[in-house]
Amino acid sequence: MTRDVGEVLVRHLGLFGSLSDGDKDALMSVKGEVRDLEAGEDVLTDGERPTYSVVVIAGLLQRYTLAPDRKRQIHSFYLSTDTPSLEAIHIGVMDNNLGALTPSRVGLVPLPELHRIMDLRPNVLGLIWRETLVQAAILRAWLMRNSRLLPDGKMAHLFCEIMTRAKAAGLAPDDTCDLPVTHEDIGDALGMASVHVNRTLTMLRDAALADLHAGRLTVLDWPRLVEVGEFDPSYLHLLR
Amino acid sequence: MTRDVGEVLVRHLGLFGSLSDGDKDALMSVKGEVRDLEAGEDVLTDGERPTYSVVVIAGLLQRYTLAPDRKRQIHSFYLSTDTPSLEAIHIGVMDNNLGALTPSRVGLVPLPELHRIMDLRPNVLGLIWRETLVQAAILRAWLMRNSRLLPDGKMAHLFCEIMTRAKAAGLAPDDTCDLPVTHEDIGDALGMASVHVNRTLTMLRDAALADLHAGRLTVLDWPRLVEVGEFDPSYLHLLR
DNA sequence: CGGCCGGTTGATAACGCTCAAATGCGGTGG
DNA sequence: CCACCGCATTTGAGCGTTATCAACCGGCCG
Repeated sequence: MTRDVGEVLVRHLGLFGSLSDGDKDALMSVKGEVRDLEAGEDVLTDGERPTYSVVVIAGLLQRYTLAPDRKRQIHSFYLSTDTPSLEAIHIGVMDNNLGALTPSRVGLVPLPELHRIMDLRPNVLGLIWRETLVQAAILRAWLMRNSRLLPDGKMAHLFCEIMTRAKAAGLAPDDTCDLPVTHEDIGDALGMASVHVNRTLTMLRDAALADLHAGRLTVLDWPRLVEVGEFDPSYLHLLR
Repeated sequence: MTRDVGEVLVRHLGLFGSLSDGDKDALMSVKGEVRDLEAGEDVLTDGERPTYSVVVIAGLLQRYTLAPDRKRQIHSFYLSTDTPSLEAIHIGVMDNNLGALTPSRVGLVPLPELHRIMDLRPNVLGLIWRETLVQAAILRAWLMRNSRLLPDGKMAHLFCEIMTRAKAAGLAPDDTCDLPVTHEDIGDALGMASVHVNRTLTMLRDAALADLHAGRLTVLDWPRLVEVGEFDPSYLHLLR
């Protein structure tokens, strides 16, 4: 289990490109405060001026916005070793929120620390930029999914993405991984009512495609799930 | 009317931050080929390795992906002086398409040219980065809109965004601007059937909120349109 | 003048949301 | 150890809305 901020950075950035030993050493030297979050607690909130970036050491984070009527739209889930807000360096004010869905442990990297590495290591700079672009690509996939797919397709696509990312991060050796979310959470990500999340989930379960219960996601039939979700992992730009 | 690649860059980046005279001179020195596109023609396509970035000199561009069943999801519209793909520098392979909706004129900036400026001008580098992040923020707004809003709200929100961006670019001195799109296009952006685009459009027209016909968008009642669309322009991160 | 594309209008059916109520489960306190 | 409480999940019924299908209109261009 990863416990260190630098180690998270090395593992995560390594997913998108290769790091030299020098790059790795530099990243491992990054210092950051470790903080434990309780379920529902935010690290970065709308309107705030961030002074640090966040990396996920353990747990599950969400990025979301709240509409005036308290409706929530989740933009992304972040698993262990994900780096939700590297781009905080270049944005002045947050226009969305980042928080924990379940008790989580995060690392807070001061922005000057990030600047130091990026000035020192052009290759790392490039990878951080690429990581940001991958997040934009994921956003496009979510837009496509929520606008165009039917409920079962939406859910299948989301499960495929999460499982693919979990596997890449080494969190799902065996087609199953932690995903401690409520039906409400899934609904707020996919743009559907929680009741309907339940029914759709039941369908996927009965069809033996995938299952989600007790905070654990299991993919039962990859090929068919991929087909139902029209899932093409290329937008994740993962190496290998 | 803008005719030059460098001038577009100066005008567009200037929307998000301030440029020194040196920055402006450097940007004006950027050389790029000008190309005319016919309606429906693509400049960058899925799977391609881009060698240049695109800026819009005149016309209207769309960024979109095509599902296997030929369903299209439009991710963004780009107006004159927009810079759709500055980030092309750091992405290896396109995972979506960029094309013209109507006859358009674009500038193609070779990536080495962009690198040259970014190495020379740290402030420009920062603005380009910020521009990329603004595009991500817009994507989040589109996700929110298409997932959570009702048809009239979706359309109102889209119109608010386009008008706000057009005004910022100086294209809508007077609550009206060019928007030469079909109902089909709007539908593929908002995730609704073109027939229903028509009905919703009629409602907005009858309610005297906004109108779109003959390729021209007119906002008739800002306050109410903003309210219906739950529009908050802060995600556009515009200066001024 | 004719054809084609985009816009308009109408009718129908299916789908997903809402409301409502019951069941199951985990944690807390007696 | 058991009882209770709150939260999440499950199931049911009804309704509103939007997609689909289809036909017609109107303008632009060849």
